Amino acid sequence: MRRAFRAQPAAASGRAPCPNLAAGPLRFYCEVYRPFTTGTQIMKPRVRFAPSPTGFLHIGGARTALFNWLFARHHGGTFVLRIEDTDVARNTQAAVDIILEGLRWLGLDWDEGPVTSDATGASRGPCGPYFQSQRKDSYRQRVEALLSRGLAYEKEGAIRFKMQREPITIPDMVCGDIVRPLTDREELDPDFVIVRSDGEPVFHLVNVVDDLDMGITHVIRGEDHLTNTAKHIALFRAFGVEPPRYAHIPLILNPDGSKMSKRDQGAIISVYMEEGFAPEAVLNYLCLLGWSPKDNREIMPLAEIIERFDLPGVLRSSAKFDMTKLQWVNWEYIRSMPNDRYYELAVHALGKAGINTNTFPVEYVRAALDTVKEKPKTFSELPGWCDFYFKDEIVFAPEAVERDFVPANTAGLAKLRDALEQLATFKSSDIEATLKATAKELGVKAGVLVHPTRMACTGKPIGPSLYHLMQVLGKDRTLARIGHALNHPGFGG
RNA sequence: GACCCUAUGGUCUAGCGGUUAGGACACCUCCCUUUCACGGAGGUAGCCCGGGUUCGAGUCCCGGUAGGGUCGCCA
Repeated sequence: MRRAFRAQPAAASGRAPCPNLAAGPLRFYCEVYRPFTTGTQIMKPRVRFAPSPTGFLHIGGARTALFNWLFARHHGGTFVLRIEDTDVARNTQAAVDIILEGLRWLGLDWDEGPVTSDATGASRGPCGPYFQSQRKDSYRQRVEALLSRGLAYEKEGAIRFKMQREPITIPDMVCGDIVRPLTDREELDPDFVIVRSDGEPVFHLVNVVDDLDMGITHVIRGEDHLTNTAKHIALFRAFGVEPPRYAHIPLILNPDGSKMSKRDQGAIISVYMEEGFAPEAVLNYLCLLGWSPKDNREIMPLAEIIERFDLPGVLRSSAKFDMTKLQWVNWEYIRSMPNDRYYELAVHALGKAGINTNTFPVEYVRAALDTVKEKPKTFSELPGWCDFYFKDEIVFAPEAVERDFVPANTAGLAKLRDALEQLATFKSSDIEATLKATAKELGVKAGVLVHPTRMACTGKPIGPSLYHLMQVLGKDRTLARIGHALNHPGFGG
């Protein structure tokens, strides 16, 4: 039983082989792995994102996916999604869904890979299954091949790979040629386990076999894999093929320079979905961490990023995550967003805050949202800027009440209310003229009336343009709110 | 402990032997103004340290230091 992994016959798996790989001989793979240097035919790159379903999509993982995706799109290649769900106990279908949802939210569509989170379900592309849990046959065959050729051996129930002792040069498209000698611990025993004693293959093995089976030409992944790449290169060579090209991208760190874990601010993609970030803004910001267009461009449409992104522009040093700048990018995206998309995201955000805009006329909702489009950094902030449009009972901000709802303002506010009542049309220009005329009659600056009026209408000391907000609110609602505020004890009864 | 990567304002970055070291976020000041903002005009702040190469070094080399990564029957 403990040898379950090897106990099954090494029968050919039933799945259809990749078109590039169908011919069979290992030698053929070499051409696949040298797409830009061999033959007369230029082969398009095939890259992959291979997350482990841990229950969240880490921002570093999302950026790795993004760089792979951009590379594929830039070169007209293929972006493959593969699920590394070898740890059955930990990986649930719900955890896979979180990955898929995150990638879809970001707009990182995959050309090959799962269609749903069901590991045994449908997939797209000729190199399936795209779940490692479904690829045991392939791993077993590869291990048998190594065993039969004396390149691996069994010890204490596990199968170990015979690692070379000489340093391995890792040709990296970002870092250059990296020479990786053995560490002192590895000097003692350079071999490593590729199949555990319980029969389960380990990461280094399955990762290499899958990349080989799927014809992956470029491995773009986090720098944390850099030194382990020597193992992978040795494995590829043991299988008789040249390894793919590698590009190790720098990690994303916390503002204090420590490693980001899922608990750190901004570390998981779901918070951006929940906090009302625009996915295109998150994507744009992520591009800027570890890649530079070199010409000071920052806010770029996706089409331009795809056109300009390439591995030579990837930086070698790790970057610290800066939520403030992300918020700025998001704000830039919101304010320049097409109105229809803005309305859609805004209505969604208001709904999440318990404000049902469906009970208001569409034109009213849009006019209200128009007045605050440049305000929020994220959509989750939006209700705070415009909820007064949609509530009958508004709550007065306490500190501002003390400042504005005072006896000294009573007569002025009442006078303004009366003046507004006389208006035949209730346009912002009329309202502004009326308020300023009233202020002049009272011999005060406009601000003296503006503050208590804003408070009466919105309950807040800050917000959109007062005159425009009153126009949107409409005459009846505006007068009612001012009248109601005048009853506040602060005005002296 | 060993090995690998990295090092420009607080942050993201441009620079690729000769620059008043550029841009963006953040911060500060002023102007504009119905609030908060936007916008406009300014400002504070940077080449980790030490050697070397060179007429000349942020830029090349070496050594430190610091940060990150790896050396698992985790992925």
